[in-house]
Amino acid sequence: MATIGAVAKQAGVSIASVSRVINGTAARAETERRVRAAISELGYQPNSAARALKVRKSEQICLSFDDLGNPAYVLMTRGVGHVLSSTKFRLILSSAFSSVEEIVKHLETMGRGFADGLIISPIYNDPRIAELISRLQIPVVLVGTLPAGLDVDNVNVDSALGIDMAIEHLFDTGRRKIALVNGPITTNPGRRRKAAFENALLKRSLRYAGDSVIQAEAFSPESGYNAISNFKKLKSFDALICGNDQLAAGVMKFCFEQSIKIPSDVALIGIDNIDLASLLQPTLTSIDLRAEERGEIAANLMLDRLANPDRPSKQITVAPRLVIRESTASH
Amino acid sequence: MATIGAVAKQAGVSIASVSRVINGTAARAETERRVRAAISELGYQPNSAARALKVRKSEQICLSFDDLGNPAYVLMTRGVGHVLSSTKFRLILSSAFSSVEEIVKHLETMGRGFADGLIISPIYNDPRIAELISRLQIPVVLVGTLPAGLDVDNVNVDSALGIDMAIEHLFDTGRRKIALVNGPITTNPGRRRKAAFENALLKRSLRYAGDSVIQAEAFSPESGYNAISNFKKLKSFDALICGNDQLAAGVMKFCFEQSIKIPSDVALIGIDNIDLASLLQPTLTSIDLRAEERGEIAANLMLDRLANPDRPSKQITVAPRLVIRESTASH
DNA sequence: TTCGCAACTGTAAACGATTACAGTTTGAAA
DNA sequence: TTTCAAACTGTAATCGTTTACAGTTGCGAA
Repeated sequence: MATIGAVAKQAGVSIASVSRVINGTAARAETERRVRAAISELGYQPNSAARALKVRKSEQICLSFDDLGNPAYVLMTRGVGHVLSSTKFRLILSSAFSSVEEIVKHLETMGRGFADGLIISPIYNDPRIAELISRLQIPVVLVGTLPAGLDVDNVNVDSALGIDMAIEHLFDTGRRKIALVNGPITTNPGRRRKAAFENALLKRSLRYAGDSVIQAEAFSPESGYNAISNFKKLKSFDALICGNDQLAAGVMKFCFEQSIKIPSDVALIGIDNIDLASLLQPTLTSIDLRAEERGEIAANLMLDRLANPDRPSKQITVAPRLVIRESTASH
Repeated sequence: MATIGAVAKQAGVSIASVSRVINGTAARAETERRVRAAISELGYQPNSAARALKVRKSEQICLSFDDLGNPAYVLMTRGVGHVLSSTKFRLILSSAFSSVEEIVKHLETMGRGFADGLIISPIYNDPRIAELISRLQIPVVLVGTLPAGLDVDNVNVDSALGIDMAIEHLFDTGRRKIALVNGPITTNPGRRRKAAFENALLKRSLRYAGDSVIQAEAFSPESGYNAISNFKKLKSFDALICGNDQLAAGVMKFCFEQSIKIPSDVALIGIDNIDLASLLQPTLTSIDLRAEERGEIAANLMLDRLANPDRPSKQITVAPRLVIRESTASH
C-alpha cells in the first residue's frame, strides 16, 4: 500500500535516497536511520512489478514440467531448488494440469517479465513447445530430448544405456524372453525407451516382435495395472521392463493378484528409482535416471547462462545407474 | 524486446489503439488489421511486469506448501489447479526447500505484485508464518490449522474425527492395544493428530500411556522405518496408526523384514490415502483427509474473495473418510 | 578561514503498459 | 448537403520503482 514516495515524505528525504537505502548504496548514517524508521513505521514493502519493470529482472527462475504427479519430477525439482537456494534467485513452478496451449500461454507470460529464466522438461512431443522455446525472450534450459533444430542449453540422460544395462542384467540372470511395458508413445520418453528396448534386444539376438511391447496409457500405476491386465501373452515372457516405477508398481499389483511370482515367474524392472521402488514387495530393481542430479545440472546451466548470456549453448548428458533389488533376483 | 510503442509506430497508430486491440476494446476493422499485422511482424508480446504495475493485477495465484515430496500436497495442488484452470488465473507454486525465513521472503515478494492471491498450507507452526499472513497485502487462504487470532479464509479437515473413525474401526475388529507412529511434533499435523489419538483412546477407556506414541523425524517412509526400528515394545501392540501413508509404508517394510505379519500380528492404518496405499502389499487402510477436495475448496474461496474483497472470512471444515483395506482385516 | 575532493543527495527521465478525456471520424437520417 | 450521435482515436497522465547527472554537503589539509 505504502509507496516509496510515502516513505520519502515521512523520512524527509527524496525517493532516490530511499531507493538507495533499500538497495544498499551509499547513504549517510543519519539518512539511513530515518529511512529505516519510516519504512518500518509505514510497513512499506517495495513493489515487485515496478522493480521488475525498471531493472528488467525478477530474480525468479521458473521450472515447468508436465506431470507433478510423477515423483521423478519432484526429485528434479528438489535438485533445482537445492542449487537455487544458495543464490538470489527464487524458484517458482508453473503448474501444468491443462492443455499444451495453456501451458504455452503461462510460460510466455512468465517469460515477459515475471521470470529471468525458464527450465522446462516437457514430455509431450508437441511442436508448439519447440516453437515456444524459440520465441521466448529469456534463457531456456531444456531437460529431456532436444527437438531437432533447437539450439539451447540441454541436459539429458542416456536412457538407452540404462535400458541396455537392464537387459544385460536380465540376460546375466538367465532371462531371454523380455517384454516392455511402455509409457505413452506420444511422449518423448515413451518413444525413446521403446527404440532403446528394440535395439538392446536385437543387439543380443533376443526375440523381439511387436507383441513384446505393451502400451500403457499414462505413466501411472493404474495404467500399468490396466495394460498388463489386457496382455494375453504374459506367460510367454520371463521378464518385464516398465517405462517407469509407477507402471511397475501397477504391474506388480496385478501379478500379486494373479499369483504370478516375482521374480521367479517373471522378473520386473522399473525406471526412475523413486522411493516407491524400495517400498514395494518385493523391492524393485530400477534404472535410476538421476532426475535430481539433472535438476542440479539444469539449474547450474541456467545460472551460468544468466551470468554469461552469449556463451554457446551446452548439451550435457548424464549416465544412468542400475539399482538391483529383489525383483530381478536369479531363479 | 519489441514494445507497444514499436508496434504503434509500425502500424501507424497510437499506442492507445494498440493497447485497445490487445485488450479487445472497440477498434475499427482496419485499425485492428494493421495492429495485428504489426504485432506478428515484430513478434511483439506485452510486458507482464508493466501490465501488472499499471492494472495492479498479475492474474496469478500462488500456492505454497512445505513439502513437495509429500504426495498429499500434490493432490491438493491438483485440486487447486483444476478449479483455476477454468478461470483467467494462472497457478504458480512457490517451492519451499529452504528455511522459513526464505519462504517468508519468497511469499512477500509474490504478494507485492507478482500474485493476486496466496493459498498457503504450512505444516510448521512458526510464528513468522502468522506474522507474514497478517502483513501480506493480497488475499490469503490458509489450508490447515488456523493460528490463533488470525482472521482469514480457511479450509480445514476434521482429522480428529478421522482418527476417531480409525480407532473405532480397529476397536470393531478386536484391537485394543493401539499405538501411534506420529509425525514430527513440531508440525501442526503432528501435534493435532497426537492429541486426537489420545482423546480417542481415552474416550473408549483404552490403554494410553506415553509409550503408545512413537515420534518419527519426518513424514517420510525412511522416518517411519527408523522410528519403528527403534521401538522396543512393538510386540505389546496389536495395531498402529501412522501419521501418514508414507510413514506406514516404512513401518510395513520393517514389519516384512522382521516377519511381523500385517494384519494378523499388527494392524496398520495410514493417513492421506495416496496412491501408495493401494499399491502396498497388503493394501493399506487409510484415513482420507481429502487433500484434493480441500485444494478445490481453497481455490474457490480465493476466487470468491477476489471477486468480493470485503466479505467476512469463511472457515470451512471437510469430513474425512476411512478407506478400509487389507491391513486392518479381522484376525 | 579557505579550498578541494569525496561522499552524499535531489531532480527528473526512464521502464512499458492502461485509461480518462477530449477530439476526430463515420455514416445514417433529414 | 447538412446534421448529429455514436464510434473510434490520440494525447498525456499514471502505476512504483531505479538511476544518470548535476548539485550540495562535509571535512581534512593548507
